[in-house]
Amino acid sequence: MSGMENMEFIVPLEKWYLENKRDLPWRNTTDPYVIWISEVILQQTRVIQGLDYFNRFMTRFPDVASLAEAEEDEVLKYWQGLGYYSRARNLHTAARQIMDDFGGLFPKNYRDVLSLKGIGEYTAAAICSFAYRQPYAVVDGNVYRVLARLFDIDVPIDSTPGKKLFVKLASDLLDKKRPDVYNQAIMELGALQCVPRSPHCELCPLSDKCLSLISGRVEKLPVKQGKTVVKPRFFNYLCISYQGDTWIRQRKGKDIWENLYEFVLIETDKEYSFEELQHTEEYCRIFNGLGKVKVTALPLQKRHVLSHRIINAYFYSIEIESVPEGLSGYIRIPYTELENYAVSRLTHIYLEQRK
DNA sequence: AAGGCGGGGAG
DNA sequence: CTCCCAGCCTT
Repeated sequence: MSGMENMEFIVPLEKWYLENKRDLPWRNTTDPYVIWISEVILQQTRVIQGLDYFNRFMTRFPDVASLAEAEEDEVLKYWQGLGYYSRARNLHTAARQIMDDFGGLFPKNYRDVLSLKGIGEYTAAAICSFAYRQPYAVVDGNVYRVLARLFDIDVPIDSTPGKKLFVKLASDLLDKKRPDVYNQAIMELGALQCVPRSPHCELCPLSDKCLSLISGRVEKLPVKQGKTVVKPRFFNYLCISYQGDTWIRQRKGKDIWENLYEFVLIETDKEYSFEELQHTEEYCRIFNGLGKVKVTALPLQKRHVLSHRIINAYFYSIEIESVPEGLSGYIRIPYTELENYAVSRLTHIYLEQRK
């Protein structure tokens, strides 16, 4: 698109936005730090789900320096329950990157912003347009949907050609004079008006220009080709008690819940009864030499459903009479101190029920 | 290009 | 149930 053809879309879109926008705490600021935190929290996360996290996070970490100086464990604690924990770890890494490489000042150059850990094309465009009014178009899930419908495009949004096409389209359509307002507007339209299912097109400010409304394919767009395969996993947790203490460990490796804490874990390839579990190599190694362990409660079983995993979890409360030898790598803490450690939602739910 | 990464809400 | 949310990183 060239010239001012895009005014046809910009005028009604921005007008609609100014009349319908939600009042959100990260709007009405141009502080790149505030915008950065809000954008990362909102990655793959609904506004309503991230609001409280944002407020708590900003109170504890009001600026880059405070975040950079904190321990990763504490940052994770503030992220507990929100999911996609790499966001919190990357946030922490990037804060230190800003201290080390940019003198503690949030970078203004798009390439520099993009170089920060955890900031991709979307978030870089959001920060640069909202904080500095630079003309970068955001392309998030909302924008894909609005543009696919507006121009009746069935190229899959999760394909390489699709991504290129939508970035080009979004950039052409962008209001270069007010990129901040425009970017907010098109995302808000996707969030409130051009919703995935059953949009009220008769109320849409762009309905008279929407090609998919004419073709009748609104509900079929956008097209996505990827299909997520949900794989089951089996986590057997041993909640061991000894003199009021228990054992936990920080998860390591590139796996779910990296760097969060959890009880003694034996993962199996299928469902195991407690009887079968006791005969596994792992179990015997942990309780080496300890004949007597007492299971004091019925095992709590929970199906923890995620977008790409089903965690079949079994929690066994176990009382012991002497300290097992096979718990190296685990730390021994009073049960009451568990709340100080960042744990997964699954573990948190168990702890709540246990009270 | 494809897979992994969380959790929750809407229909 | 299915879909998807102000995505990014790794392989």
